[in-house]
Amino acid sequence: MNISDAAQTCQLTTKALRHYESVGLVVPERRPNGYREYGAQHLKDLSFLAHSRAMGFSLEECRQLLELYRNPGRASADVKKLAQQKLSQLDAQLEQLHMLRDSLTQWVDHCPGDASPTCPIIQRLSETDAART
Amino acid sequence: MNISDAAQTCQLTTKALRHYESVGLVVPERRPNGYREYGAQHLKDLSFLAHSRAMGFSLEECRQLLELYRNPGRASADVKKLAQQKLSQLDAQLEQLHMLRDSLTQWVDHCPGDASPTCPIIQRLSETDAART
DNA sequence: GTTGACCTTGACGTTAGGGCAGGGTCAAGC
DNA sequence: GCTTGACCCTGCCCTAACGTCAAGGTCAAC
Repeated sequence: MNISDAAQTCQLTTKALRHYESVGLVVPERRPNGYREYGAQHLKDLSFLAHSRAMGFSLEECRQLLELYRNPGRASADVKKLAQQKLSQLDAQLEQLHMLRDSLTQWVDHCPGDASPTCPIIQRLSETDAART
Repeated sequence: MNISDAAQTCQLTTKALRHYESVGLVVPERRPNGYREYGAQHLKDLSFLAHSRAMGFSLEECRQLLELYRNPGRASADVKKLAQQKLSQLDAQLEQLHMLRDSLTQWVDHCPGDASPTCPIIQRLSETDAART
């Protein structure tokens, strides 16, 4: 299967597929004319990759997941560990973003939003690091 | 004030300050020897920038905020608009991350985490796009 | 044989700087 | 006057995960 068909099948772009090959994640065969040839297993791997990416895993994390996926002798504990790591990252990121959102929401609520230049948002941003909400 | 002192004062790095100059955000004077000279206004601008960055605004967004900050004739409505845009982005991002976290949490909860290769996480990731939780 | 769709590689752009190399400047101590 | 160490300068390559051209080769159809 050619690259563009493979890409379409797996909901990815040709550029992504070439990128995955360049970093050694999914390396297709080559036909005599130099064209990439994606087989059934490549398509499965690529779908797995696409799903993993969609779940927020980085390519390096995907590499580890893919290894486990390919290895029938894997231990589910290893998979779980990776997923829990990702979960911790997500939680940390969520906490950070929640704080930002809460602050920003307050600031927006207190901003008149009219033609006057007085604005608590600008004031907060320009305050020298004292107690800032 | 020299670049490293300015950086320390504003909780930034010298590299960041040079970067901000290169993109025209905060451009210091130069002394005869070529050294950058940061004055009081530059320090205020840089602090404002640091705070804005910490609130999640991109450099381009910071550029707009900085313009408003510098302009005494600004309308608070303009500031509010930028903040609300950021808020929308944050909310969208939070929603996305929440969904990821919820799915991942479920998957992790159902993974035995032992030595067996059977793992719902791997299964979900390898499923062909049918109903996936 | 020509056209148009597809394929190839390669280089550059994105964000917001980090890190390093090579070299100039300055103030202090000898 | 000279050296030393801390500071400064510019410029280049690096990050993640591709997107976007650009120049050129391949293929199937007409």
